[in-house]
Amino acid sequence: MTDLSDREISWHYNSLNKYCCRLTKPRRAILDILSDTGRHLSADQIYKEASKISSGGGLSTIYRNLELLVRIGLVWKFEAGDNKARYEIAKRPDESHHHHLICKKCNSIIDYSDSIGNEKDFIREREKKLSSIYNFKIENHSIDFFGVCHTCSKNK
Amino acid sequence: MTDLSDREISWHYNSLNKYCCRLTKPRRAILDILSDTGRHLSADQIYKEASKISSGGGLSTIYRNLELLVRIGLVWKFEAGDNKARYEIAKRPDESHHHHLICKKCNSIIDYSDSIGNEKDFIREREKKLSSIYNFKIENHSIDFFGVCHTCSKNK
DNA sequence: TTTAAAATGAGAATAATTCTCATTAACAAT
DNA sequence: ATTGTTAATGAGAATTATTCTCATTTTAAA
Ligand SMILES: [Mn+2]
Ligand SMILES: [Mn+2]
Ligand SMILES: [Zn+2]
Ligand SMILES: [Zn+2]
Repeated sequence: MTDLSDREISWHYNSLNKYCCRLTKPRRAILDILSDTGRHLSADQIYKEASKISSGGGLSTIYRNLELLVRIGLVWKFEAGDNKARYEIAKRPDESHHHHLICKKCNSIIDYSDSIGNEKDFIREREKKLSSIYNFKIENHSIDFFGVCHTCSKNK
Repeated sequence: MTDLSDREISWHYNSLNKYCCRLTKPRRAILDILSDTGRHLSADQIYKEASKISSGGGLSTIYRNLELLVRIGLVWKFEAGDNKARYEIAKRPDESHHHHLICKKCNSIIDYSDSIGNEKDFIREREKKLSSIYNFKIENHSIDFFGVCHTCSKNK
């Protein structure tokens, strides 16, 4: 059903448990779908995928649970500029983070690791400085580069 | 009416002209409102402001023109995580760019200059590298830090 | 099991944005 | 300045994403 290691799966499932949230079928479905694809899906795309599975959940359940999963950090949400939120499975806190290249033409999204060019260190430093200057408690960040992907730049 | 220098105003107005777009009243209104406030307004907030001015434009005109102004680079659009786009007046290409601290509680937005801690240089370097690795033509970027602002961390 | 609380799901409600099309305004050419 | 062409407007309908409501079902602890 999924090609993730049990360790990876159990982290998500156990986290739910830790927050006293019941491990229901729709919640499993969302986590499994996002884990399997590894991509950035809209609520509607998740709903359509989930509908293929028995007990995938209604659309409102999808939204309700996505909000929960984002709140407790198992799923990341972001907006790519087309007024439609995208969701992707979260990595464990100790794992590498990543940022995005977003194509304005086809809306495709490329992940790139923040370990390239020690971006991670730079950001950590930045957060420390900004926190102190603005007295602002930084919890997370998003870095997106917008432009035109390889494919779109070819076929005019 | 506005406390911007004529030079600043004429850049935006002239740019419209350059793209063969007519300098209509609603377009002036949007540019003036965003220039005057210097803040990050939603389409609806711009509409309400514009409604105070004669010929501020209808809501659909606001949206239509915001899309145009974003496309030709006179206005920047971004989403702060609440499914509602925000717009701010663009700076001239040679002027300093800035990034955001966004409060998850009250949705307030703090601008900070990318000249702090030579963020600008870092990003420029980053863009060059990413462009070549992913064969992706980068046109612009957004960097947002999410967390809790000073005010919100106090009360409650 | 039994039970109480948490979660679901169908659909209505809301909110942001886009679309349609008859009317108006901008501006280049007279 | 007047005119003609065409871009642009604006009122409202339509669409789309998201949230809300509440009767019913499911979870997990006792
Ligand atoms: Mn990603
Ligand atoms: Mn800003
Ligand atoms: Zn593309
Ligand atoms: Zn705040």
